[in-house]
Amino acid sequence: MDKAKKQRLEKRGWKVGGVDEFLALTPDESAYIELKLALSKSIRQRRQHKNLTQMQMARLLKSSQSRVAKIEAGDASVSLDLLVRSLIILGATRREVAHVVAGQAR
Amino acid sequence: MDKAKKQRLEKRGWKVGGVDEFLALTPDESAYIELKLALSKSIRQRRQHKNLTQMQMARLLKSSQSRVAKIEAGDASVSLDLLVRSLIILGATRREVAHVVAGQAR
DNA sequence: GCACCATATATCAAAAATGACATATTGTCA
DNA sequence: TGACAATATGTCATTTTTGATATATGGTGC
Repeated sequence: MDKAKKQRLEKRGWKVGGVDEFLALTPDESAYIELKLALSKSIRQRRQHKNLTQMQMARLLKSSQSRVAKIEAGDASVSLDLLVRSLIILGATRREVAHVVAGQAR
Repeated sequence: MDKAKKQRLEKRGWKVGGVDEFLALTPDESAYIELKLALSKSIRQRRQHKNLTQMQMARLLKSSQSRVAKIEAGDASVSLDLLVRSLIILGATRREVAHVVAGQAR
């Protein structure tokens, strides 16, 4: 992982580096975070494609605009649960969610 | 949803039926729960295939045997986060996780 | 029967995630 | 410029999820 990427992650609240401060994420941690970021990106795309504001999407999700903003910003405080529920609420089928999870998705 | 299935879900702690007691889950809720159950099932398979006890898997996950049991029992108190992290820790790639998410998986 | 091990279930204090809210920033149109 | 809508960021009390622990249940070999 390069330095710029590390800083981008830390900006979003991710703790990058485990026991040893210099060491990066384990492959498992890394896969997990990248999965979340992929979902996050896909959510913004879907929302915009449906011409919804964050406010409108928040109502569908029974959440708040600020949380939707955090979802789309890839904030570390957002759970996989909320990410996946967001996609589903935006109309994604399990198949489509899977496509995003697989990673070659767009 | 038939009655037996409803009871099985409620046993696991799922709140089945929303505003109206007779009404079942919305399609979104249903998709979300079925996704979790699919992951749960896949986790048990993977763990057994690797000949790990729940205890051993708990150590990999930095969790406890009881939580692993709940993961595999499809308990409602288990998050999607933990389910996906479990699969990853058992060696699943994002592609493989996606296959489970897609639903025609095995 | 009784050890032994794996798994299941219950409970709970601590940690993480949540929605709500306030406020700041950004973009756009006149 | 200024008004406005959308989005971003920060904080926080409440809710949910967590690992840990204890204990119960189930299976297997003796």
